[in-house]
Amino acid sequence: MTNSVDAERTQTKPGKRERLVEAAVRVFYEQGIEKTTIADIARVAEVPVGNVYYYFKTKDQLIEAAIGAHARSLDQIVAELERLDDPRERLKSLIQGWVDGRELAVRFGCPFGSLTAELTKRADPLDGHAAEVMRALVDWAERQFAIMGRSDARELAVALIASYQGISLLTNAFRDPGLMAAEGDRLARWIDSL
Amino acid sequence: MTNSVDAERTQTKPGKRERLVEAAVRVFYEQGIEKTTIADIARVAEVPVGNVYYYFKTKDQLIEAAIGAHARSLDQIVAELERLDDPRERLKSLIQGWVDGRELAVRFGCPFGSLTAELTKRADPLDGHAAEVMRALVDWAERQFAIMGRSDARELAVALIASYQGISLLTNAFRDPGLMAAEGDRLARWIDSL
DNA sequence: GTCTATACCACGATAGAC
DNA sequence: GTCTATCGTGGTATAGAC
Repeated sequence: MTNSVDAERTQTKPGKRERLVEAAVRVFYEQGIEKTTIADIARVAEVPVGNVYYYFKTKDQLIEAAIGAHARSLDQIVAELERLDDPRERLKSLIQGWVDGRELAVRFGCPFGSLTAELTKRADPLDGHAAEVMRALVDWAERQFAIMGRSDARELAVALIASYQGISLLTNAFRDPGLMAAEGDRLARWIDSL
Repeated sequence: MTNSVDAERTQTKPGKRERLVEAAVRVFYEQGIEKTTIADIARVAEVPVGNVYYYFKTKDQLIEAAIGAHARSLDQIVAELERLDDPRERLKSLIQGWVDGRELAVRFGCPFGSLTAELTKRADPLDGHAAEVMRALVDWAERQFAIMGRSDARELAVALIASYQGISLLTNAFRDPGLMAAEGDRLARWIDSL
């Protein structure tokens, strides 16, 4: 239940907070933020409802934690891509990852895009945090295009990420994974042509 | 209050139902579906809350009416574009319309895309109705590319609409109308190059 | 730290006077 | 056809026993 380190520090049971964040990420993605209740998240995390408030005082704090999890997730993906030498291969590998996840996109769209879209319709300043994560992705893509010697790297990076966000929405709306696959091929050919 | 025709037919005050639909479209767009209450719509439409239920028995019916309004709106846009002779000019005129509306995109994204995205996260079959409207737009774009002699017309149409949906999301997330303007220019050059 | 019970409020929807 | 008052439900968040 408690590992040796945590037991000595009189901390909470390890994993509980993490389970809540994981559950929040998943349920926000599948149901949307507004439709999910604290009880939904607690159930998926297998934590009693009332206990959630020990870890997160408000629903907004759970949203913020979910954004943080997406940021770490993106860091991991980028670190993996950086192991490739050629910027073209990096970008095409990123695209391949999108295509590989197309069945999820069919059901719920882009995990991070749908979250960002929902957050911009809120009053709280949480949408700014989501935008930062999105910006990190665009910045990374821009760097790859710059290495390729493109002076219009920023514009190309924005266009690439926009294409992914848009095709995620259409794939989701039309429930057709083939759209994502075809657009992935098209974008890969485009990268090679630059 | 009642015009001569309606008075004789013992109908409801003219415009009241229309005002409710208009208000629904606007408030759903600005706040998102889940966050808007019947009271919100009633207030904007300047109709007493309880009276809403005379026109629409459920919130879902208001959503359906809003989708219908978007469909009619799209029909109007397309009819306007059809007055141009060249398919390239039609597509570029469509794009110009998107760029002209960039300040709204900064605040709330694409009026119809954000609605569609939200509806796919619902249980009801309402998302299918939204998808039909989106499909009508893709179909129209496909026809233009086909007239241009492209055998890959469908793929190009999907890519075009996806780019718009995606750049709307980024324009909204980053609060930067310049993104939409730059992407509009890029897409116009792309159309000319085909 | 954990969990139950519950306060409190906002929303969708309805009843029924006018 | 219009409008007020209200019911029932379900949500966030808290109090306080363990």
